[in-house]
Amino acid sequence: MGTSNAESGDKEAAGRFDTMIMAAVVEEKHLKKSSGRVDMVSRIDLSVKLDEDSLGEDEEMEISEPEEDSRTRSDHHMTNMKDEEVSSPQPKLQLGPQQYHENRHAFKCEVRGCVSVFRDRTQLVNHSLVHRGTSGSERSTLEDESPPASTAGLTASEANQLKNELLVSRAEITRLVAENERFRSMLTHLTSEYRNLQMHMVTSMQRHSDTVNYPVQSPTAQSASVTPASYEASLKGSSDRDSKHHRGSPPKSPAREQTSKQSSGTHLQYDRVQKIEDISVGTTSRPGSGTSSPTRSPTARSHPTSPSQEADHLQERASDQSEWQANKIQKATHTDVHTALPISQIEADPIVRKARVSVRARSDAPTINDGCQWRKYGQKMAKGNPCPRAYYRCTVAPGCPVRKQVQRCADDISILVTTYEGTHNHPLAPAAAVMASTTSAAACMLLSGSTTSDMNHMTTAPQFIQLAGPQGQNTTALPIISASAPFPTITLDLTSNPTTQLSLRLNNSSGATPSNFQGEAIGGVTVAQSGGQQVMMAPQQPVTRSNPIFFNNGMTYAPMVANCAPLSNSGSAFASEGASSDHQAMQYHHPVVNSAAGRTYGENRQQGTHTPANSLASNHCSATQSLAESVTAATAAITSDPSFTAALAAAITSIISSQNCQNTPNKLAQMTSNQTKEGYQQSTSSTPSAFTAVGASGSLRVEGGRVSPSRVVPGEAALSSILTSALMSLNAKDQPSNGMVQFVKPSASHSSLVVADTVHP
DNA sequence: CGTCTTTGACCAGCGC
DNA sequence: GCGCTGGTCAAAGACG
Repeated sequence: MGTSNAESGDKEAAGRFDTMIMAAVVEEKHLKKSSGRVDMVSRIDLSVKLDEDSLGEDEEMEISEPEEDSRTRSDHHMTNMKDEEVSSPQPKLQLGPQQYHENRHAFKCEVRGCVSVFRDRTQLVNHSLVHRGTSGSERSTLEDESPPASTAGLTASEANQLKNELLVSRAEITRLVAENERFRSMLTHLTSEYRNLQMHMVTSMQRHSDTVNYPVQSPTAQSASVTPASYEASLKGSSDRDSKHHRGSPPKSPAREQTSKQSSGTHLQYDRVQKIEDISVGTTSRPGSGTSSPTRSPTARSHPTSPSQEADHLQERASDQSEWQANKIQKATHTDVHTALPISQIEADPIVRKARVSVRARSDAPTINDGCQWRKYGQKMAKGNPCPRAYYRCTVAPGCPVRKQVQRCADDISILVTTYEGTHNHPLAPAAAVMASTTSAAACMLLSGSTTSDMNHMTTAPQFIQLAGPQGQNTTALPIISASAPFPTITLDLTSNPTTQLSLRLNNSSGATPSNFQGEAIGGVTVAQSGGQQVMMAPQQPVTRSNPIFFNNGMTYAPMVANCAPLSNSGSAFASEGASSDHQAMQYHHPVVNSAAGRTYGENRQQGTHTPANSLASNHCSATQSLAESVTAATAAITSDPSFTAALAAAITSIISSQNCQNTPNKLAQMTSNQTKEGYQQSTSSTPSAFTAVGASGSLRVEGGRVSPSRVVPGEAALSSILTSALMSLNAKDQPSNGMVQFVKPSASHSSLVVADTVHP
């Protein structure tokens, strides 16, 4: 109604508002179209002296009145400056605020001595004329105190208007601030919930992928890794994925483009994986990095159209940073898109993919034999090391994301540092599975933080000081976790002096042929003291070709079981192997990394040759003791020796106590279970039981090649994996193990199991 | 001739 | 923005 007038009044009065004296003019404009309420006097001018600072709340409220009142008043405000300037010389009644009180439908004159109340504006106007004519002094007094609005260049109505607007603005600002605060808290809440949800989802995906797709699994299990729903979902818009993927990719050279086209078919699965991830995770590209996230197109993020969408949008933006990190990991995971990547755990498990396990081992060979088939795809001179770093890719299955880097130690070139990254997406031979499970366990320990916590203990543990061994200057018995590395890396040093380690060795050597090994083997485990530590070893068991990978710091490792000459189809879960007692030192300092794995995997490209030693060793693969007895003896040894038991319990307890990651254990437990199930399901001849280690808060039971945590906790699961790995090395049916199994370093101060290759005297 | 290794180039991330 | 570095690619060469 009076909006335009008010606006024009604002403009004109803008420069005059600095005065503390405000004039309020109540005007009764003669409205031509009005009902003719004001006929005789077209306007009532009320000069008001208002000290802004002293303006009471009541007055403010009174000014910014209820609607009806405002409307009534707005009738007075109908006049603007122009109107006033051109106003007729009609007399004005200027009253102070106290002189004129408008109470809804009543107007009360508050001029001193006057208590008239009017219900009609006309009456009021008439009355004002009376005052104007009779109380000039009053007015003059008022005007002295309050200069006429005209003199200030600001009409009272304008001032009042401005005042109202100011107050309204203040109220609005206050409201907006409160609203902003509310939105902020809402955003925080949503962000928090989003993160929780994201973590939950990642965890779920990990569980799912681990359940269906752990490395050691049957093709059936692998195919089962793609649920119908996910597969169907992935099928939808897979073409979109393709286009998006390539659209977002950085420009490629023609040759690379051709390569991409050629491999586009094989990209399908990979793209499906990406699609699933995008659907479930809702990943977004990193702000400002157009090419860093090839999977996101600029149009991928739609503008929110509803409040809920907007909220989602906000939270999406809020979590961009974290998502970008995830994208980075995903990108690393998907870097190799030249071959199809079956939907696997790797795709959905960026954390595990991200973690790296570095193994230090002494070797003269270019690489250690870990049972896998590798193809070298690059070599670089790394900073700070004169020895080049070689990059290998697992070629057991096309699209396997596992990489490894091999580089010799700058300080001691006899030490080979192999860094594994990723998890195989294909079934693995026992030999490779052992390494895979071990690295996975190490990664788990790394990610769970148990190793980190353990390190504190380990660093003060005398045993570990000893473990540093003669090569201690170059090695450490501790898992080295690199915090500065872009990827969390755990380094497992296998170069320590074996004589300081306690090894539990479950050997299955016998003179029996493989075919009859199963039933005739006799087990034997002795417990000896070595350097103040207990060494459990199987007597009279020559170490054949042990190319053990020693995880002195918490990871147990059974070496390349595939290296042993394959036994016949004995069905035995436990391969036997002779042992050469003289090889001990050599085993440690010169682990035979080249193995006969090629026998099993004839197509292995990057695998060592079957050395004469290995051949000789394979000839010694004879079982002399049953696993059952070995296990029994081991159990007896564990339980009979209080200190050992205590140490083992302490170690397990320490592991179990490290429950930093609640989900990883399930994963490991599952993977352990899967490993055992899939990889060794034929090992039905396993002895009934092995040993049970009871910790303070949980127990692990190793039975017949299966480690089944009674209660899944992170450390326990890791331990489970470790023990399973060890058993696997025994159980390798057609790739007899060297019989090296356990390596439990008794240490009450840390949680690590120490893998050691026991030297037979 | 096929497979694998070598090696220079390329790319992306990161720090300054 | 630039340079460094790590990681990867792919052509070319080596090898069996």
